[in-house]
Amino acid sequence: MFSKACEYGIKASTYIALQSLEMNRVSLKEIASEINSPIAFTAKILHKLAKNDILESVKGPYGGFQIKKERIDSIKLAHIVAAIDGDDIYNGCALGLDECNALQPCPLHEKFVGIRSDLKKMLENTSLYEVATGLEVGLTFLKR
Amino acid sequence: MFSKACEYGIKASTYIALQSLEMNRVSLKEIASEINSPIAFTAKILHKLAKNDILESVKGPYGGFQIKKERIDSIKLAHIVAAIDGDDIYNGCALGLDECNALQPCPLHEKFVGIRSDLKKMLENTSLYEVATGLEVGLTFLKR
DNA sequence: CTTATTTAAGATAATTTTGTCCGAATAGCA
DNA sequence: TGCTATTCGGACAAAATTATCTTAAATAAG
Ligand code: SF4
Ligand code: SF4
Repeated sequence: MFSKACEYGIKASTYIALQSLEMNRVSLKEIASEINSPIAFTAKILHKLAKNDILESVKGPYGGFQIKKERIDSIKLAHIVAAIDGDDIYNGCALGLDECNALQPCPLHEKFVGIRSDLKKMLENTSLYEVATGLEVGLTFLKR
Repeated sequence: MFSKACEYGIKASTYIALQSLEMNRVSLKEIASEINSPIAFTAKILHKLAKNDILESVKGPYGGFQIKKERIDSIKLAHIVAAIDGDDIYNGCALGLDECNALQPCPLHEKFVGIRSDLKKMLENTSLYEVATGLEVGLTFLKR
């Protein structure tokens, strides 16, 4: 459904949010180990998210990544996905056709558009806060 | 959403079905040109579909691909997708986690499972006949 | 100011997906 | 039989994605 990069992005953001709620800044190393992802690859993804104003990075000793507490609820999964995978999900059609004539859609159009818009809505309505706090019970799931 | 191979597979099957309804057997060349796909790559995909009993291939002069008229309605998109992409869509979770504890699902589980099962249902309920005949008006869409 | 620590950035490598090429096998036809 | 059109099947190549390595830049602390 999403690219590997995007999955890491979501998991990492979730972990950072969880720690930021307790005022902990976390290092790249810690994040990668916590979500079981390749360190350097994760670095690029976090960098991208930082450039997209989704999280903040701090260099130097005691540096790392964090998210402003008050923003955790306004950051939606859709923002993360868009920053990493772009808007491919929203645009292309299921069959990968280049463009589409809305006046004479193929027989699948209605159905696909419905499902895709459900997904979109879900991503837009689900905040990082929701995901992070929703799993405080079984935190280990981020490792899988 | 689907792999490129899968997209070609759906488009090709649709075209073959459309022609088979009129008792025309179509060649690889014709198919590839009709759906705008790389010839050799398309060959592999069609071959795979043939091995999965989704379509029939005939070698030699006047050979090509076809689908038994009476089967066109019982072949569902799900069959094609499964033959090419396997069952990845149905198994993995949105976050790409290896396994999942249904007893203590992450906060996204309900939502994702719902959307995914909608997609699954749609693929299982949509037959090649439906797709092929549904677009007889604007056939050129397969080129895009 | 120096050093240790940590992210930034770019080059490089491995893997997967997508795409190409070519000889072999098959079938129709003269 | 021999010729030709076509799929089959495997080896090969290119492109995209994922992952690693190396060096630079920033910054906190002594
Ligand atoms: S009309 Fe059909 S081909 Fe076009 S965007 Fe919709 S589903 Fe895709
Ligand atoms: S519980 Fe969460 S992590 Fe597990 S399969 Fe469901 S969505 Fe994925």
